[in-house]
Order: sequence, then structure tokens, then C-alpha cells
Amino acid sequence: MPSAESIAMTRSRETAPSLKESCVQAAREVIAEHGVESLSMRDVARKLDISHQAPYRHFESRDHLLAEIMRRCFADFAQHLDDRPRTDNPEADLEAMGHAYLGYARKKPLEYRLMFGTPWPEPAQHPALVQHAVHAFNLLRDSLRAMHGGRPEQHAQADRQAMFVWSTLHGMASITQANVMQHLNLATGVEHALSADMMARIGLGLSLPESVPPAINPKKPKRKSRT
Amino acid sequence: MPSAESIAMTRSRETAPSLKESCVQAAREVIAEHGVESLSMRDVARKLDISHQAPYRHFESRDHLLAEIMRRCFADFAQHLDDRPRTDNPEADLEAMGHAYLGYARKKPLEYRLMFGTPWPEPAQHPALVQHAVHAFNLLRDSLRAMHGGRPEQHAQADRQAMFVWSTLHGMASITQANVMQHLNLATGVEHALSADMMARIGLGLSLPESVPPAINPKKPKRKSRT
DNA sequence: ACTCCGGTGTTGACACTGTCTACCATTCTG
DNA sequence: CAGAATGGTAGACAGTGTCAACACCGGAGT
Repeated sequence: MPSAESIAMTRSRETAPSLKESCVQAAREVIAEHGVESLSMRDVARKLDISHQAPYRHFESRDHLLAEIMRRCFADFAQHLDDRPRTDNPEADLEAMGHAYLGYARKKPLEYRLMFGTPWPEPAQHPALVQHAVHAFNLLRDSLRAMHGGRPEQHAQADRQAMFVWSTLHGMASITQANVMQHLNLATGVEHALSADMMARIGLGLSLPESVPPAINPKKPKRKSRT
Repeated sequence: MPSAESIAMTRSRETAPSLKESCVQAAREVIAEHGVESLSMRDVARKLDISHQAPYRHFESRDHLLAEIMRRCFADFAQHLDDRPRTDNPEADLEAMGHAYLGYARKKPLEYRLMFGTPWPEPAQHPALVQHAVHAFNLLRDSLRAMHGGRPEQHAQADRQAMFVWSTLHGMASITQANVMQHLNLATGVEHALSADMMARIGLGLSLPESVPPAINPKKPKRKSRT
């Protein structure tokens, strides 16, 4: 079948450098149309009018394709957080970060679900994905560290605060996206003002003093000398 | 009109729950061994040594089997919350509820993931599932309403608090289960004392007065306003 | 007693999926 | 120019959910 061959040749000539890119794009469209769980390699192949095996030349497996998309989502997400309106006031900055977080989850629900609602592939297999995710978290951590003037002795406190802020924001975003609130018969107005209320409560929760009294006291706090 | 009662009675009369029950049990084992996503109807059929179509006599589809398991998880979860140590002090009671929540997520991670980490099937198709989930939420709501003495004019406030508490607990549970914290290079001790720290911050966040100020810094974090 | 019938279990398809293998065409390289 | 490397193809294979047809079997109606 010479026609098929020539078609293949033409396609390979004009799209060879970007078929990997096209796969990612097609996969994102499939996800947007039918959800993550129904994404299949053969779907993206059909969408691009190529053989069902062609994507495997660029992605080791379906998980690797998914990981690449997730990685880009994290990059985009971090960019979005980084693009928040800047202030000199560290507390206002943190609030802007919170709004940016929730705004992203609201405006790009599919991406958010992909990053935070999909079971991750084996992290060891996809170090770039982990790296980008950690980078997004570090933006939050840095903002909180700035609230303490960047003093290293406060870094543990900043980490605790970061986990708290992230937990609450992520929990709220997940619950909102799960479309479950409509079944809870919440009092009128609660759902509408949820973001503002949550942000205010996060602000309250940040003001926990330094040390939480530990229930168990470790005998050896640190050993710094090594032989 | 056809009597739905008689139908239900004849159904209940037929005391042949064995295989349906066995399917649920086998499915739970498969989930426990290999995770939710790899649960297949044929797996449970093989496990019970029956034909691959037999489970379909009792469950319309894989989603319906999954929904039934999720429903039972919510019932179990609600029972677990309800079994928390009881106190007369409403604030201690809420704290016990929080510990029960996190304890369940820690001790039964698979069930927790199933309830809160798996994409839900179409809610309209599974009303019993929604009903049981809402019931679990109502336990939290009731505990918070009790903190206001059950006064109806405070129900909206209780709902806001419930959403906050749930968001933070759920967010923390999700993040903990995602095994992502080990990549964040948290300061030493943060991960270990996370639960206690989070509970303390939740306590702070509850003390938001009725109207919501946009400021992120609390002026006076007093716990008990007027009773 | 005979049939009929509905509930239950079985077998056999069908259309999917991810992924392995083998093959082919083009292009880069020694 | 030979040969490897690259990037595409088609054809399998073992899975999956689910539909359709068939088999058994106990009870209801006649």
C-alpha cells in the first residue's frame, strides 16, 4: 500500500519533532472531555490518526504519559502561585497565595484533580514529577518563612504552618470538587462564603505558639559528632 | 399500583444473601490486597470459584458493587466516630471526634481512600451511599452544634466550622496517605507531631466570630466567647 | 401431574484496554 | 556506502466489563 506509506512518510517529516508534544496535547483533550480514568493510549493514537503503538515511541507506558501531563500541571500550578499579586507585607502575601491556590482549583478543576485527586504513579519512576510538586509546595513554605523574617530557627514552625495551610486548602478544594456539599443541607450562605470563611480560619490557626508539648521526650535530641 | 412492599417482602423472605455477601467480602479482600483500582468483577468471581458472570446477578455493574462497599465503609466510619469516648464537655467531645477521624484514616487507610479518595460513581445512581456519607458528616455537625448549646441561630456558624474542621482533617489525611510528605524535606519532628499540631490549629480556627473579617491576623484569639 | 416461569449460575461472545514482538522506512553516522 | 539509530506500522496476547443465550431448579397455576 504505497499511499499509506507516503502518508506515513509525510506525517513523519512534518510532525516528527512534535509528535510527543501532540500526544500530550491530545491526551489533555481526552482528559478534558472524558476524565482521567478513561484516558487510553489508543485514544490519543486515534485522535492523532496514528497507529496504536506510535505513542509508545515517546512514552514508556500510559503512566509515563500521565506523569508527564501531571508534571506540566504542577509547573503551571506553581507558575500560577508565583504570579499572585505581590506585596511587601508577608501576611498579605500569604493570603494572596491562598486565594491563588483556591482560584486555581476553581478555574482548572480537571488539572487540580489530576494533580491532587488521582492516585500517583510510583514516585521513584517519575522523579521530575516529584520535583515539580515539591517546588510548588516550597512556594507556600517560603511565603510562610518570610512571615518569620526568614529566621532558620523558625523553619520548623513554618513547616507546621505550611502543612496546616495546605491541608485546609487542599481539603476544601477536594470537598468542593467532589460535588458533595449539595447533599449536606448546609445553612444558607455557608457554601457561598466558604472561601472567605476558610481563609479567615486559616489565619487564626497560624497563630499557634512555637512548641507543641511533646508527649514523649526523646533522650538523644541530636548527635552531631560522627567518627 | 404495584405494591412495592410486597416485592420487598418477598425479596427479604428469600434469605439467600450468601453469594451477594460473599461477593462483597471477596471484593474487600481484593481491594485490601491489590488496591481499589485493580478490583475487577472477574477477580471476585475467581476468588469465589464461580463463573465470571455470577456476580452480575447481584450487582448491576462494577460501580454498583463498589458503591455498596463504599456505603458499608461509611456506615463503619460513622460507627467509629460514634464510638468515640464520650464527655459532657462539648469541646473535649469535638477533640475526641477529631482524633477518631484521624485514627480511622490511619488505621484503615484503604477504607478511607475508598470513601474519600476514589472518584465517586454518579450520586443519583446510589442514593444509599449518599445517605450514609451525609450521616457521617452530620455527626461532626451535631458535635459542633452542641458547642453552641444547640441554638438554631448558631447553626450556620456550626456549619462553617464543620466545613473547616472537615477540610483540615480530610486534607491532612489525604496528604498523609499520599506518601508525599517524605519528599518535602520537612524539619525534624514536624511529621511526627503533625496530628497534635493540626488539632491545636483547628481549635484556634474554630474561634472565628460570626461575621467574617478579611484580615488574616487575629486580634484576640480567645476560645470561649459568651455562652 | 403437567407445564410454565422467574431467579440463579454458566458459557460464549464482543469490544475494549495496555503492552510485547516483529517488521519497515527514513535518516544520521562512521 | 554499510549499518545503526530513530520513529513509525501491524499483529498478537492476556486482561477487562458487559451483553446474550442457555441450563438448572423450585414453586405456582392449571
